[in-house]
Amino acid sequence: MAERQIDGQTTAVGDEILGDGVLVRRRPGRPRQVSEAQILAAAEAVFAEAGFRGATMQAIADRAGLPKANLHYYFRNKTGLYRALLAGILDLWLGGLDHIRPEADPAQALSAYIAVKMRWSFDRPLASKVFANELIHGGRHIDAYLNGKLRQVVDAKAAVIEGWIAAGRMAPVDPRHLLFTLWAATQTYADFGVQVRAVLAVPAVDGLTMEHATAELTRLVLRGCGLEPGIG
Amino acid sequence: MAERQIDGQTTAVGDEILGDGVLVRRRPGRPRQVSEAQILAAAEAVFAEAGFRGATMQAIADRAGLPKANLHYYFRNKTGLYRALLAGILDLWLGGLDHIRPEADPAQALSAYIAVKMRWSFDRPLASKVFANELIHGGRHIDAYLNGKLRQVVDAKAAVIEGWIAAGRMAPVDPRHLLFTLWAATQTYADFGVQVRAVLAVPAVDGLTMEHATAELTRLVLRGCGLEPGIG
DNA sequence: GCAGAACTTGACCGGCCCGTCAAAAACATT
DNA sequence: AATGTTTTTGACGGGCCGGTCAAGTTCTGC
Repeated sequence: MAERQIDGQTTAVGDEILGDGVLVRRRPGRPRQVSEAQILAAAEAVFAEAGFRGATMQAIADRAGLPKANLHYYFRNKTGLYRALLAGILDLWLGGLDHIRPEADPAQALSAYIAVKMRWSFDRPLASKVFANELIHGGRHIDAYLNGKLRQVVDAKAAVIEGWIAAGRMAPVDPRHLLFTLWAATQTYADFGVQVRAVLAVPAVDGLTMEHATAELTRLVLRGCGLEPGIG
Repeated sequence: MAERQIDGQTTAVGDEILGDGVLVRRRPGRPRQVSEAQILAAAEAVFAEAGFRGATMQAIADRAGLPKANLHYYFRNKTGLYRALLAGILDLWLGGLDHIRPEADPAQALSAYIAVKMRWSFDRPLASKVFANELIHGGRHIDAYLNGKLRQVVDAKAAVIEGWIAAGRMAPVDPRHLLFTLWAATQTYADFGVQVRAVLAVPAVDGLTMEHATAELTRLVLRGCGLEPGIG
């Protein structure tokens, strides 16, 4: 009998509890990985469409093509599944800021960052929506991330931008508010996609439109940072 | 017996049904107005915090200081209450675009619009969140607005901006994408307030911070539109 | 002050949803 | 093949939530 009972959940040998409903099973075998990926993909779609409370385990199970009870084998409960999903999204989200390095060219760095973020909005709109939804409702599940890693990374990148400004390589702007604007302007194409499609009167935003949007935003921001000629 | 039964809902003389759960009672007397305002204010807070499905009629009732059954006297059902709330928010939301007129000065018009939107984010963050939440989850309840009034107004305002550009009064930018950026950048201070507070490491965003944010965004956008000197 | 309308309210119900459980199936190891 | 472990699965229960109802109370016009 190698089973243990932790908080009423049957855990396998080597499993680990990461806290508050996040259960990650170790020693991944083939079926385990398949199921977890299936479940997380389904969860992303359902949480994005319906929000945390609106998402039902049954809907996620149906979408994943699994019986509901199976979800509770891999994830302690709905909160655990949700947090596991969020964790993956947060990793994704911080990526891209690497482009902002002291030795980089400001214009190229900002362009690259905008491009990455726009691509993310285009390729993973559901993930973006899950994250946005979490923030809107208070970010209770990602408090540690917001006041920990995120703040640290932003502090570091803000220092880099301030260095560029001090060196006269770009116009003086508050780096943090610049980032707020970049985040908002790029994510809006994912989170508020319906509004974008309605205004543009298109049934779906295609790749071409996305490139146009990226180019427009890049130009606006670069010029706003004094990195391109004025009226042209 | 002046009562009628419509879809099982007791309606008073002169009441009107606006469609799908939106019930508006006519001939408002004193207590009616008070209760409706109370309920809508409470609903705004609860829907903003918990999302549509996460909000419960009981929570709204508690917050309004009324018994739950009373809510169903003024609003047919949860959807009706939600839609009535949204309707008020949409009116609010389109206001401010009036600043964008052909004869106006582009720099002043854009500045004024940004200021209005920022003030709205600051004064009515809950309303902003309700709207954002609705968009994220597909905007099913405001489809008519998105593909109707919103698109029409944006078309008109886009034409104005294109007029400015044609007259060489500002740099060439796609007016619709400019609006997307403005909307996103201003609303982010309401919708993603937790993230802003975490990054800035402040417990709450005060008026001074808000003015700073407004100034920063205004400068970025004006310069981005070629309406201010480059590096300076 | 009276009659009818408007409003309030506690109690209740059916349905849905999270999470559990125990039995069965699949798998691994020897 | 045998034995112990991991994974799958249908059925179930307890709780919550939206919505109803009917009895009561307050308001309004005369």
